[in-house]
Amino acid sequence: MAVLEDQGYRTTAPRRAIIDLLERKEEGFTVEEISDELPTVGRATVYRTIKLLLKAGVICKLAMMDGAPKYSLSRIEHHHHTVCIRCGNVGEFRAATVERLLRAIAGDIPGEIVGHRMEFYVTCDRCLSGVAS
Amino acid sequence: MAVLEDQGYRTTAPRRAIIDLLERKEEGFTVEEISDELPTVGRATVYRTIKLLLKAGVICKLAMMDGAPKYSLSRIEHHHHTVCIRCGNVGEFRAATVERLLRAIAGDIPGEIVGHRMEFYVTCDRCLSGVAS
DNA sequence: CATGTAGTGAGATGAGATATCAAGTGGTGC
DNA sequence: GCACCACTTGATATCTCATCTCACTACATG
Repeated sequence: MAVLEDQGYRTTAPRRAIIDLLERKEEGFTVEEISDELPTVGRATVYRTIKLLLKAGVICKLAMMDGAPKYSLSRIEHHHHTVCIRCGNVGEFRAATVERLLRAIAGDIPGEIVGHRMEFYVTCDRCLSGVAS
Repeated sequence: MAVLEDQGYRTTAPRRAIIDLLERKEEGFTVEEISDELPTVGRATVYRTIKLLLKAGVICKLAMMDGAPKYSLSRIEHHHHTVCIRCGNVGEFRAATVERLLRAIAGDIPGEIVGHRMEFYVTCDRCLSGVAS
């Protein structure tokens, strides 16, 4: 919330409601979910707020295996995601290996790297161990 | 083309046209481009054929930085992409480092990895060296 | 408390992709 | 060769997701 204030945005009821809700979401979320759970807030406002939070780095956007967009709170500074293709839960991880790799790859690639995207699709432990298919 | 036949799909004129066109594309393409360049082929058919080729592994889908989908021929078996955010050109690369990383990461991640997505956004050499902004 | 402005919600609109369905074809059996 | 039938196709309608529009609201400030 403070993040938005710091960037000169107002603290409004809809924004507070959205952020409160997001903070209670462990597992990543879609815009539709948020909009459904906050029927008093207009869809447009949800999209607008999500976009602000994205720009502020509070949340990050990722893609499901089929490309459908999903979001998750950024708890760790620079991280990547695992998405369970079964239950849809999103995990965050920060493998030192990844960072080393990124630096190594920078040399192999012609041009100047300005960003990257990296997601792992998994069947999570919970889904592996039993929960009925 | 043979790939489709092998999977029991018919060899039809529209499909041939699409595949011929794709083979001439160096730099990745969007569905819209293909559809525009083949006005005699229906949009739906383009989507259908693209989907078939995707399933057959002939082409692969990637996402621009903003999430817009783009496709490219798979020339190398297992590879990743670089996308120039300036001109949109798509490059393929196969860094051994990446494969080693993937194996290393498999251990760090809870659950079973079933797939991944990895794209690098760059400003390509051509764009860096001069072409007017 | 009055004012200017950022923010909001409802609905229209736009883009991208898919579904529908009658009409058209490829390729197999003959 | 030819006829047949399931697979394909194209035009169009439709769906979904996201953004735009615009009159209205409410925040923060003086």
